[in-house]
Amino acid sequence: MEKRSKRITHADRVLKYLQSQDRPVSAYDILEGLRDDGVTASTTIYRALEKLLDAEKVHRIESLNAWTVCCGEHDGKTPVFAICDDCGTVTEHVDDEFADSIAGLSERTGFAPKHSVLELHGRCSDCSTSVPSH
Amino acid sequence: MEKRSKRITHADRVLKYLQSQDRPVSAYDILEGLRDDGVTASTTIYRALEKLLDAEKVHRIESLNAWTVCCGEHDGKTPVFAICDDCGTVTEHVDDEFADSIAGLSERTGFAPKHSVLELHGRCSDCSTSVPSH
DNA sequence: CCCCAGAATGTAACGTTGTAACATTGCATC
DNA sequence: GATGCAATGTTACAACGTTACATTCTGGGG
Repeated sequence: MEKRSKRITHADRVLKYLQSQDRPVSAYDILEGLRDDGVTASTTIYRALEKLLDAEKVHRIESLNAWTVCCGEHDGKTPVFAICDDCGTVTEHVDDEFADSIAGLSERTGFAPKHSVLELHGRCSDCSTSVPSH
Repeated sequence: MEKRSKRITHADRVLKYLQSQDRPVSAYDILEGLRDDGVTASTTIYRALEKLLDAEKVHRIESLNAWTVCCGEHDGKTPVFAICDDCGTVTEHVDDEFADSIAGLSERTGFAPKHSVLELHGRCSDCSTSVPSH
């Protein structure tokens, strides 16, 4: 019962577009995808993405300069992304072990983490079981 | 006894410059720093950085678009970077817990990791104990 | 000594990603 | 309908990285 009867914003359109993609896409890809909706400037996309980031509805994949939808809820826990360099798919995990690792390193070093970037590059199980790499 | 009496390359100069900095710097910062050595184009810097990356002498910090020297040896283990958003310093850790976390997630999901990006943003102990943030 | 191959470098242009600054429009509320 | 704020439009620019192609340097082998 939140967000009653607001008009459709570009943030809505960007989110919808991201949901329609099966992998992270660049801001300029989104821009191309929303041309038909009258969006013409990258500024518009970045503004929308910033709002969606604040609302925790999307993530930015730092090592890809790309954006993807959030899998859902992960209260406080840092998501881990497994990025297949073969097929391009990215899966999001909420992983207690990684959370413990962050906490452990923080305790031992006195570093106070606020936001972490955890991105694993490699091959997904589908690609591993099929053709050998290259 | 390796690398006998080769001439000095730009890779050497870039590495030396990175070692002289106390935090990660952008490729274009390096370019500015090497103007006096006759370096004028970003291409040169990126070529040098690629060689240094292959030789595992530098790291790229994905979430900063910046580069830093490697702390030394970490055979196979993925480094973890703790990035202070206040003072800008970055410390590199070779952490068994994180290595286990990666292995654990790999086992559970079938994902085969090859290279991981582990970057923690927050406040270092120095900044935490001094002035409160903002 | 000359020639050759490969590495290193120079140069210019271009592509991608992200931000700044400022004007305008739509909508709710008083 | 005046006012205020969020959303949007527009333009230009800054920052980061790559491509393509020409040139120079250096260490062998004939």
